[in-house]
Amino acid sequence: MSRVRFSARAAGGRARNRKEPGTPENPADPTMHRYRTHTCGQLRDSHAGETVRLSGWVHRVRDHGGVLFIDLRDHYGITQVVADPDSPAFKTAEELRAEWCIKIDGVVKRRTPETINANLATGAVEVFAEGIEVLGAAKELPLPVFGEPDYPEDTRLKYRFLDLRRESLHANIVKRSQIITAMRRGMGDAGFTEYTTPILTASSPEGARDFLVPSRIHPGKFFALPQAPQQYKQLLMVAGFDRYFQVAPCFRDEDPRADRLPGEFYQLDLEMSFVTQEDVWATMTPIMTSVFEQFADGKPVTKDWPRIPYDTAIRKYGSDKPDLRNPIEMQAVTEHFAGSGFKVFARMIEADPKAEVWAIPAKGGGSRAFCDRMNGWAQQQGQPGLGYIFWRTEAGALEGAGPVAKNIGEERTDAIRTQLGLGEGDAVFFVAGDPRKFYKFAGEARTRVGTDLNLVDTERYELCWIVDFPLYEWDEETKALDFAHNPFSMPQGGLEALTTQDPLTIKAFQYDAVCNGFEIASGSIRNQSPETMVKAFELVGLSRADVEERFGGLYRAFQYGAPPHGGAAFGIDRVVMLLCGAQNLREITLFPMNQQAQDLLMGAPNDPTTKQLRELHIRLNLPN
RNA sequence: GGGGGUGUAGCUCAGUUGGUUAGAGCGCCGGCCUGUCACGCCGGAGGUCGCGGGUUCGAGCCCCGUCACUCCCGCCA
Repeated sequence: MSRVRFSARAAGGRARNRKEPGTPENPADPTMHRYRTHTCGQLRDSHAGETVRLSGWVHRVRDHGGVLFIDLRDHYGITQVVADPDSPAFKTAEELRAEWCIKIDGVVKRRTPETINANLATGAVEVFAEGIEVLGAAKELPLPVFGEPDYPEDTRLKYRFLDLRRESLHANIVKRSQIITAMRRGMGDAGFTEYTTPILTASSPEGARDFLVPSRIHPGKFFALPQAPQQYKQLLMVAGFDRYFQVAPCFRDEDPRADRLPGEFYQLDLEMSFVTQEDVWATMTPIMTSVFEQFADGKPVTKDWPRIPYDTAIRKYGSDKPDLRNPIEMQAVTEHFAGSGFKVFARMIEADPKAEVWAIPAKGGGSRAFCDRMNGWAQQQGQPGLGYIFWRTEAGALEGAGPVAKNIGEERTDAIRTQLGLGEGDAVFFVAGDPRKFYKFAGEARTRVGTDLNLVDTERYELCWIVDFPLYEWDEETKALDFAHNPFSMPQGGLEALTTQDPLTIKAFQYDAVCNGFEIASGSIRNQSPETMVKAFELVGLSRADVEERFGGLYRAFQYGAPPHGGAAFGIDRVVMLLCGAQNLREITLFPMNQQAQDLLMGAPNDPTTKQLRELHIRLNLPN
């Protein structure tokens, strides 16, 4: 088994000959450190002949009756320990069980050529045990470490300390720390300074649900944990700090997803003064590209991130977080269906000027079996179906096949084929209606086609900026205008746009960073003009007084010489997840909560004492 | 708040049309074994089939309810 997670450098020199005053010394060699002279990842054949002391966990025991092998593991690696029947340590060695914490004294010996284990960094040597001390015995394991077989999530969380001993999770956590270090270094090199902002703060009315913390000194009042340091970082800009960043804990009381932790997560939060959005992109693109390259294990990383307007992303990819590893780009083919014999689409186009037909080209998908499978999938998704054409050679001539081709005729079929650059063995799928209603489904179909046809190169990191987000969106439920993304964003066109333009057509200086289909950052140039801010909020039905009340600190700050500023926040957990190749945020988080937002190891949340409640002037009103 | 999936030994899973004593692999315990590194061989323990109710002569299997875990929708400026 390979134990390559820790570099030789990390293991080097850490524990060598370090004495710990006040602890019992080894009587045989009083200069020896109480617990270890080397780590378990350190010994090489150059150490042969040395008497060493190792401490670690019993990874695995192989008992041959006569000779007995112990794989001893610590943070740095694994070393094979040999116990011979004539060794004074043999009797203890026979008692050892998996995951006991032990200390062994022994002599390093070179392995004979045929017993060298090339999979182990220390595989050229083994340590012949002369003494074994049990430092911490272990009960029968609820969760094996060796071999890391699949185990239920709740067991893994309850015994997280064992789970974290497992190689892959242990390595992910180390990598996470290294990635954050690289981020800090990148930000520091670019002239940013890290400032910490309060954890106990005021509830902000927009956005996600807040976590509340009752105030003892002010009965009936509550702090909120910050959903992000958004207002603080803007205040820092007003305060003249210019380039701020922070590895910032963020708290949102929302239901989790595989790519969204419950409760708390981390952002690489940053803000800059006197910048345009071009400056933010120009600053952050090389920093993040470098972070990705450092941990991508040689996989290609986009250097020059394309900037894709939001509207274009929706039309081409059906998503504002497109996976650009998927080469499929959709196109509108409405004209080819207008007045055609395919009545379902033709009537739709006639009846509704907003109706369009989008085409999802599927290179290599030109078989009836594949097209039918996609159609079946669409119906499973609650769609009426998925129209398609596929091209084959029939009697020496290229022919568009399928019911759609039959209905629209040869000429239109060929016009579609030409527009999309398709040929024999290819297919195309059609989605029709009001794009605002079907674009998400079209995007899912694009993903599905790309995945099923193996068009997606998974061995790369494709990064881009999605820019020009709309400032407002129409909320169907409340039948009212709402901020699409971030109420602090500057509208493109400023105050004038707000007073003259149809609000739904106004873009914001608002952008996301996207990697492989995941939104990894969001940012904007902020609206730092008090009058523009008031106008922007008026359009969603909030008065000047509302703004003063809800964003009092920020609104006040903007009255006193606020600099133009903007920034972004990168989702650290998601970046780490991508770079670790993990499918779930729990695989890159030390002590995550489960889907019900419970910490099964610590038993949080739990009941307060009556004394605590009394001090806080809180009486519980529990649901039935 | 809603929907899907899963739930049988510590774990991963099999279990036929509803029919005898619910099985396998891994792990655990015991024994044997002097070169293994996923060691090997022999033996053993271990089950409220998530829980409750119903249908039936008979339920792991069918029905109803419920709980747990997980994925998704809502939510996530």
